[in-house]
Amino acid sequence: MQQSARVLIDGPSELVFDYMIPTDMPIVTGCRVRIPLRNRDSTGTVLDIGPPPQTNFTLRPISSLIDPEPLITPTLMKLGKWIANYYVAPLEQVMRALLPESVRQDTHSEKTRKVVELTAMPATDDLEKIAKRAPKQHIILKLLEANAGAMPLKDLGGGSVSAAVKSLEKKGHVKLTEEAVRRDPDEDQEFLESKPLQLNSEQAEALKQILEPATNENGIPKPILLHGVTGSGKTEVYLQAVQHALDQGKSALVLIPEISLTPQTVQRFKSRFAALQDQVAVLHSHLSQGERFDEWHRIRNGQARIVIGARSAIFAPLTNLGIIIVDEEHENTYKQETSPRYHGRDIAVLRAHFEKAVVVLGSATPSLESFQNTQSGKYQLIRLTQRADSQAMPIMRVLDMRIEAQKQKGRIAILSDRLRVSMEKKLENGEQIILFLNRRGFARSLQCPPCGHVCECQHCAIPLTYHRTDDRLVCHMCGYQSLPPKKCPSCGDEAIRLQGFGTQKVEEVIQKVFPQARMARIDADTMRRKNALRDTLNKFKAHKIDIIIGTQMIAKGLHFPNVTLVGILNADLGLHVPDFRAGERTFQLLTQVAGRAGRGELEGEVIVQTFTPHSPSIQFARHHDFDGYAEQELQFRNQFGYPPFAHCALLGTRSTHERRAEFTLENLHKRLSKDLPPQIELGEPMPSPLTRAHGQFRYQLMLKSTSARALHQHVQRVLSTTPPPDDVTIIFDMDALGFF
DNA sequence: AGCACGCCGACT
DNA sequence: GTCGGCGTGCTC
Repeated sequence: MQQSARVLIDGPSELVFDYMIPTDMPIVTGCRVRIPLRNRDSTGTVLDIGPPPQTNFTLRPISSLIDPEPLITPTLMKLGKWIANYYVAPLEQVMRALLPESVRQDTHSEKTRKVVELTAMPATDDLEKIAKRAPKQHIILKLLEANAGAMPLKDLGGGSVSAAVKSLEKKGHVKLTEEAVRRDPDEDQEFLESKPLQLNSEQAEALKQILEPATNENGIPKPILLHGVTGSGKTEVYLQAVQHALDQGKSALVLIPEISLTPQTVQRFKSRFAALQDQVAVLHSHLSQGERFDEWHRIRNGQARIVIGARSAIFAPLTNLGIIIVDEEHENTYKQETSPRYHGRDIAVLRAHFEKAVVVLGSATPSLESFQNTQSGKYQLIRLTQRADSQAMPIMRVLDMRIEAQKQKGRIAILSDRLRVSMEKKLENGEQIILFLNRRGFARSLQCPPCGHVCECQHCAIPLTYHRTDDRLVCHMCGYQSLPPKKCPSCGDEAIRLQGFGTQKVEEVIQKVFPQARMARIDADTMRRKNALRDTLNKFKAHKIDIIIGTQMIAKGLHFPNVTLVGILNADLGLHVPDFRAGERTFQLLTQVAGRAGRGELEGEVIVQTFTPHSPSIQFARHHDFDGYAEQELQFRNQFGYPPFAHCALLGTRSTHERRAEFTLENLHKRLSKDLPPQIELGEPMPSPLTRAHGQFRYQLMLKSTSARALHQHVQRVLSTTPPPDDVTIIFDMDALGFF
């Protein structure tokens, strides 16, 4: 019986049709094909192959195969279907995420260059004749002779010598050929091979467990959570685990949160495997289309067996995968913010499962999702509790800014006396300082400076968000609304107000206090220029800068031995955002930022300024107590039914017409509440805290469910039967991490 | 009656 | 996405 193929047609409409497979066409799942569609030609991806379905019309045949090898491996196909289903995204969109655009449309091809090859050196007397009559040809022949008989045309002088080369070719002395050249994103850098470091006993034990992981009954390794304190040498463990996979003839995939912010990690990998340099491929958003094309094909054809990349590299077409590493697994950048809104870490775990590969999730501050999975026995927990250089953890001081606010009556307290004095001392010693500042969020909460009280929702235990347009406090989980209090409900003070200040303001103040200090600001505004971050960090490393003031960007894995003081100016800002993960983020941030202090010979000091010094996130971070933190936070999550004990999703609408965005969401809400599965808790529609971003009005509602399947199935059913009006877009964000 | 235009649904 | 069917409405 002849087989037929289910083909996903390219284009924005989600078209899936069956076609007959011509008998001599070697089609497998994941192939890209040309097919007839009505009276024209189109392209598509083969999703499935099987016996033709019963239809009352005859299937048309596939016209031709686009690529000889399927671009999408069977595992990736499986992964794609899972993603489309789970994240409620059109398969077509998922396929786009799976293949880089330059690979998908075969518009790009290998870059080639012309090479001149010496075929026959003229006899000595001929050569003399040439030297006299055609000196250019003579030079070319001599150059070729000196360079092993072959040189790129460009190195001989490019276009200006083409006439000379042509005439040499005619005479039969040389041959012109084309050679593929790799577009290497790191062409300008040289990597010196680094030798494996001696592991301490904890690291050695961790490596041993990664190499011999516990497996389930199907022989599938249990995912591993590697919890290692900042500076404990996780990267060295990764490097040796990857080496081991290579030794076994397998390939390795390393995900890192954001390449542009962590060039050091890429450098370490490239250096360690410098001897096999062509086997390391790098994938990230800063590659040109051509570079991405080359890296992708080097991976697909097996040349590159180690892939380092950001989130989307989880779809790298490696075969025979031995290990997947997700560095800084708690990072939010692993969540894709456009459809399909997948989580790179979760997909890594799934892909490892499909490929029977080991997956290592590493972090100094694991996400509670991953940690809970170790508690329930789904993951295996490995710990690194000591710094690799046996340095002590830095001392963390928590400063009560309520007292400071009273001292500086009326003015906004930015710099406490304690921090100022400490900064003076460090500057005198010629040591360096990092000042860390939480980005001022778009969602603003009310806090009382004298007592630190923050207005919260009783049902959800998250801060209420102030909406200026209608002067209301709104809960972004359940929709509860109230009027903003005139006086602090806790202490009765009238100074209760919106909190916050930005990096610019801080820079002004610090510059005034330390006019002689050299400082730089690192935030999204100042780092817009390409390489701006790298340049600033290099300057800091060379001690041409004394103080760096920055946002989250500087919390990442940077290593500066001369930094002895880290100041966290407003630890509260991140804490009082309307998000149940606010505490977790603050804990992570404090721990990560503190890890920047004292990584060299000098002892580090961390000063945390806060209006809520007793907040558990701050206290547990101060004592470097992840377990204590996780225990109390998990209890809170459990009590209010938040992840990891349930799945949270956001459903939103966007439109340039406010009424239509609102109406569409209300309509969806009505349809969702019908036949609502009992596991799902449906929130109320409300305006998004970013009410008008990009000229569009946004409305959203929250969904919670103890069953992921019930949630995505229910939403899928409602969305597929409720097409939105023309100028309204619907967004569904499964396992959402924040607002739209 | 003849034709231009635009909407809508089908496309395997 | 893109094509063609068909209804509407205007002109000859």
